[in-house]
Amino acid sequence: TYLANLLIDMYGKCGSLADASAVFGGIRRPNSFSWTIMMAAYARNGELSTARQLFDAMPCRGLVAWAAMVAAYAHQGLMPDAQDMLQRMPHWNVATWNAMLWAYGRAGNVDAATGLFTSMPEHDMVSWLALLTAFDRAGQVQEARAAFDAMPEHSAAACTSMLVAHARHGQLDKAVLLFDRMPPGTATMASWNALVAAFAAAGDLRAAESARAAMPQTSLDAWNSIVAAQAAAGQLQAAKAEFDRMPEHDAAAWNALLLAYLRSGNPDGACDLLEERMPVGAADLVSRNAVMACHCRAGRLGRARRVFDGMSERDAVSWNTMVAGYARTGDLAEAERLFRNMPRWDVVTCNLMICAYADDGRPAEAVRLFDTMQERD
RNA sequence: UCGAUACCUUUUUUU
Repeated sequence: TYLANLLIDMYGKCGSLADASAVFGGIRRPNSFSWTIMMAAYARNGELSTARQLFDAMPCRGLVAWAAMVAAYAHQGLMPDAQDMLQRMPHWNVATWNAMLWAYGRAGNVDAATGLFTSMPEHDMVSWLALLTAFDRAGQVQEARAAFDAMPEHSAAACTSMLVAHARHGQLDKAVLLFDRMPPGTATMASWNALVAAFAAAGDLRAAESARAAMPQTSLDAWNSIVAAQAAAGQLQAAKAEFDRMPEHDAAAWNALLLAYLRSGNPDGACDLLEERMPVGAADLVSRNAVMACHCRAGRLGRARRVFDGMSERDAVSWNTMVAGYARTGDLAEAERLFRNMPRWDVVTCNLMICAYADDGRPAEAVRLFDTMQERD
């Protein structure tokens, strides 16, 4: 059972739900770990209702199982459901509070986050980090820094997050200082990656490169951030050269290169890369979505649609991109058709359809959709 | 040291 549990966990974390549940089903006597791991696997992969069914079917539910279910709802932003589970839990612990804290922070609800933080009976390093992140997400760097300074101790994760926050707000000096002040040997790969990305995003490629070279191990992530920074600056040749120096290329690397073509005004190069030169399996959802968006912006709806139709899986961005493409070219009929056939609508979907109706001179439809949206909240 | 909450790289879609 021990080994089977490890296996379920592994499959769950890499998205192979079918394999995970096959292993789970093959266990003679699943223990409480097995149940919770399987449940978390469904939750992680967005199958919330299946997770809930499993939760309800569990022979006995420990604190971790309850906390995991709360976290699952909170992670999806389903705060009412999360609250409801909270009420029904026999006990609470820090992890439960932390899950709620992160959800508030992610939603940009600083007030709820700070309120919860102050009313929590105890805090651990994750709680502090969640608070810092909540401020950062809301664009409040100073408050984030105040939270950082108030922490009882500075974990590597906290330093990394604070570093990123400074860098995002153009405070490269503060970011670098933070890294330099970290006790020797405590910087994780994440910290190093963040440092390299900070230099690269600020345009200091020389510093980025030397930081990357100084890393204890080679990091594709750090390398990707350098390529991406050049791509974002529209430097196609430099990005390509950097890309070619890399020992290996993961999906993020290919996407960074794609971005270089797109940002340097070379959509055809991007398409060619995606459709002809990228190795099979290298392209992921982000790659296809990016190229689709590019076709749409250039008014080539047919080509965009071909990419869309050829996708084995589509996410909200894929659908939204396609709908937006039709709406922009004035083909509202097709946009509407897709809109109705979408598996799920999010805020972006509603916004773009409202705008589309408004632009098309159908304010009544726009208002109706807006009202529907309000009700669903 | 079998399970829940956290940090880094690629972010593409609406305003």
